[in-house]
Amino acid sequence: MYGLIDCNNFFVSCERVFDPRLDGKKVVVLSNNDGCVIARSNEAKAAGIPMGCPAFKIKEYTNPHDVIQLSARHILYRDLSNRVMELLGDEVGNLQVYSVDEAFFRLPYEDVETSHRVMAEVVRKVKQYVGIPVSVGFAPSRTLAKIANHIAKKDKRITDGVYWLVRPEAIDIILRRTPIEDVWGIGRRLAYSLQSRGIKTAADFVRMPPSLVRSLYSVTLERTQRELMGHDCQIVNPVNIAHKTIMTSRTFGKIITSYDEIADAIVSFAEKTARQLRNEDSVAGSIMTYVRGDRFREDLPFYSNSCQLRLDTPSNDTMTIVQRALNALNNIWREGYAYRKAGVMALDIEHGGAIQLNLFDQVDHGKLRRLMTSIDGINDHYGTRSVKLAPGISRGQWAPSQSHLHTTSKTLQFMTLSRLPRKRDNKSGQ
DNA sequence: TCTGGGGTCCTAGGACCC
DNA sequence: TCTGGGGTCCTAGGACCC
Repeated sequence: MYGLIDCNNFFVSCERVFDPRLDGKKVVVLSNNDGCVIARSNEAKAAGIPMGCPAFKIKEYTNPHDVIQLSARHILYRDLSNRVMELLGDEVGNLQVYSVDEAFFRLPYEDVETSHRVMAEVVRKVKQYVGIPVSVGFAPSRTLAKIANHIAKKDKRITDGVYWLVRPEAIDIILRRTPIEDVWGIGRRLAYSLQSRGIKTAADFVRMPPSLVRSLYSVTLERTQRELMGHDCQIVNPVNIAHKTIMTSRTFGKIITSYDEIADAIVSFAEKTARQLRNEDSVAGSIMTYVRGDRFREDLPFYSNSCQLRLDTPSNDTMTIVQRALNALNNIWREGYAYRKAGVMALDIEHGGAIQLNLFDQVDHGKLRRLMTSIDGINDHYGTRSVKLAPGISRGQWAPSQSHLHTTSKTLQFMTLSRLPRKRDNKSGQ
C-alpha cells in the first residue's frame, strides 16, 4: 500500500505563508521572465486559467486585474519544501521525496484506522507548523495513489485531507470516472492516440490486452496499465539521489545578438553547473552548450545548435567546465542570428569515489579543489557570484526579467536554508 | 509587446565487431 | 542474379513528469 502526500497549489501556498492577504484571491505564480503560469490558487483554477498559460493570455479567461500575478521565488519554495519533507520524515518511514511538493511513502501502520488517524494528524501539523496545506491519498500502487490524492484534494466530503482508494469496487468506479488524459504517465500525445482508439477513460484503458499496449506503445505504458490494475511496478526516482545530468539554462529577458553577452551567460551557467556538481560530490565527463533563437518570432531567421565536448578528465572544477562550455559555444556560435535561450549541461556524471586521471593531465587537482572550496565558501557567505570568473563580470544583460516579485522578498534574508542530504545509491527507490 | 526550467526513461537505427 | 547473422554500444529523438 502506497501513500502519496502532495502540497496543494504549492507555490501559491508558499506565497500565502508570507502574505495571508493572498488568501481567497485569484493568485498565479509565473515562470522565469514572467512567461507562463506555473501555479494557480483554487480561485484561479476556478476562473479557468490553465496550467502553463502564457501570462499575456490570462485575459482570455478572466479579468486580469482580479488576478494577482507573482514572479516565482524558487529558493523560498525549496526552503518550505524542505521543512514540509523534514516534518513528514519524522512522522512516516520510507519517505520517498518525488518532487518539490510531493512524496510517496509506505503505509505507516498495519491497520487502516491507525494509519488514517496518524496521517490526518500529519496534515494538520504541516498546516500548523509550516503553513502549507497538504493532501494524502492511499492506494495499492503509486499511479492509483496519484488518483486517490487528487480525490482527497477535490472531494468536498473529505474534510481531513486523507482519502483511501483500496476496495476493488471503489477503484473500478473511480477508474470509470477518470479521463485517460488524467492518468499519471499519460501525456498529451499518448492520450490523443489512445482516444483515437476509443479509449476514453482509465477503465477503458485497463481493459486493453496488456500485450497490445506493449506492442502498440511501450513497456512504460504497460507498466502504467498494470499499476492501474493495482500492481505495484512503477519505478520512481526520488529527488534526493545524485543526478545523471545537470542543466542550467535560461530564456533571456531580451533577444541577444552579441557574442560577448551570450558568452557571459554561458560562463554563469557553467559556474552554476560546476557548483552543483561539487554540491553533489560528482564530476562530469562531458559538457554540452546549446543556443537557440526565439521560436515564436517568425520574422527572424531561426538557428538552434548544440555541441558536446568531453573533458580530458572528469571534473567539477569551475575553470575547466567554464572553459569547455566556451569552447563548445565557439563551435556553434553564428554571427547574425538573434538568440533567446542558451544553456550548459553536464553529462556522463560520475559520483564521488575514484576518478580516473588522464595520463597527460598536468593540472594539480588538490590545488584546484581547495580553490573551489574557498570560492564556494565565499559565495555561501556573501551571496551567489560574489566571486566569479573574469569573463562573467559584465552586467548580465541576458538576465531574465522578474517584474512581479513579491514585496515580502526581504523575508528571505532571514531564512535559514536547509538542504536534504543526497544519497549515493541510484537504486534506493524502494 | 509578452510563451519556463530541469529532469528521467525508452526506442529505433546506425556503427561496428566477429 | 547473387550480398549472413547475431550481438553490443552509442546517439538522437520522442515521450513523460513536476
